[in-house]
Amino acid sequence: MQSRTPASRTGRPRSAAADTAILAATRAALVELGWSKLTLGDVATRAGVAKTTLYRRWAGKNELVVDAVAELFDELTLPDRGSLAADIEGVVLQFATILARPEARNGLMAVVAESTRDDALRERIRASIVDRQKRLVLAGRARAQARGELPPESDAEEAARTVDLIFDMVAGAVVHRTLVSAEPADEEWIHGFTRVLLSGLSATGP
Amino acid sequence: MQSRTPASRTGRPRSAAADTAILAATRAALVELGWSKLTLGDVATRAGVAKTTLYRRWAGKNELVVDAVAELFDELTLPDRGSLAADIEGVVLQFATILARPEARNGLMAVVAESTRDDALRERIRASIVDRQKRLVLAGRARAQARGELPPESDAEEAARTVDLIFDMVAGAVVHRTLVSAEPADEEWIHGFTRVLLSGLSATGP
DNA sequence: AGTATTACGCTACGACCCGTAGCGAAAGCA
DNA sequence: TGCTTTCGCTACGGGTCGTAGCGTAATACT
Repeated sequence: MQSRTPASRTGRPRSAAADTAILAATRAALVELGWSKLTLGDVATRAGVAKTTLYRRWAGKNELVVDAVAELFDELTLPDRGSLAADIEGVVLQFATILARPEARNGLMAVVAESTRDDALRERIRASIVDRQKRLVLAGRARAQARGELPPESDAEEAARTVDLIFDMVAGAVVHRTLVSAEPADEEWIHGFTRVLLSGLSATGP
Repeated sequence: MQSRTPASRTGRPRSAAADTAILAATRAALVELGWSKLTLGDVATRAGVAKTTLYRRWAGKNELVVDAVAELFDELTLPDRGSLAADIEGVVLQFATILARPEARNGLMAVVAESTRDDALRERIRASIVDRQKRLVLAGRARAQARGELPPESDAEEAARTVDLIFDMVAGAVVHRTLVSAEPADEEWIHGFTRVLLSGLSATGP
């Protein structure tokens, strides 16, 4: 989570309940107010803590919302539906379901926008949100190779590039569909998307 | 642009130079300060106009930045490179070049994030930014069908869905690569992306 | 028990930005 | 020359920020 003091052994410990209350209050405020009208004073009031307590744990609005949104992606898992296409559709559906929630929509793009001028914030997003998504791509690819649905990796570096490409295509398409086009990434859309993506991947030439 | 008074024939006309100065100052402020630290008072000072003049023309920060960023996408054109793959690569390269500019990165995602809670703003973005991009997809598809590189549209509604899917895939992937993964969408990446996309599209089954 | 150390709640504060009102001056039209 | 609209300027109340200071609460060490 936030920058802890790992070697603190004495003194009053930080309330773990306050953490969860603050993050939950942040998500609630995101739903009701959105990003721009969300104030840290309001979050503190909702959480039942003092504003100063909030500032002692998080550097600012950006970091707080990143942590609050990151918890939404904890539920992402890789289902075993038997085939690569079905696995992808399952993961994309989970991802789309999370993005359909207003606290995710309101918070995610805002912190990404802020991260364009804040390298530390981008690293925080990568570690707590993006990597958690990318891990599913890696796992799904490995399972598909074990099944023989995808050719095994010949070059390690080439494989890494492919994974990055797939990840940007999947996450980017779902995010763009949900937030820019503002239309639901429902099962029908996901099915069409998966078909195009898989056809393109299976035809991997030089 | 902003909401004009179309039937105003008498009185002192609005300075057109002020418009361009304000929008240019907005982009300059986006580069130097980013979205969150950009203030309308600062933009007015940079543009050499009074703050009240700015408020008379734009409702707020969101609308102003949308117009300022929209001008960046004016230069998007559909080059005729002879093949669908080359055309796509050309357009994607233009799009990536625009997104590489800091004023686009800093402003675009921020207003998209704000638009999740503001339908009027989303409509403004769609009309002045998104549609300008989508038009290229439509034109490119039509040209490819004329060349015989893509099957002609059988069902009109199905064709519209396909165009929307392609658009979300292209724009989403480039945006995600540029802003989330924070790595350049250079020619090598674009080439790999186009290959996957086109392979998936040419294999259009039921 | 007693002490040291850290976290907490609370209040107050200067600084900044917002968005608007009001005014006189300027720039075009009839 | 009038009429109309825009412009620049100043000023203002309202809100948020982020921090300082203080007394209190909770835990670890001796």
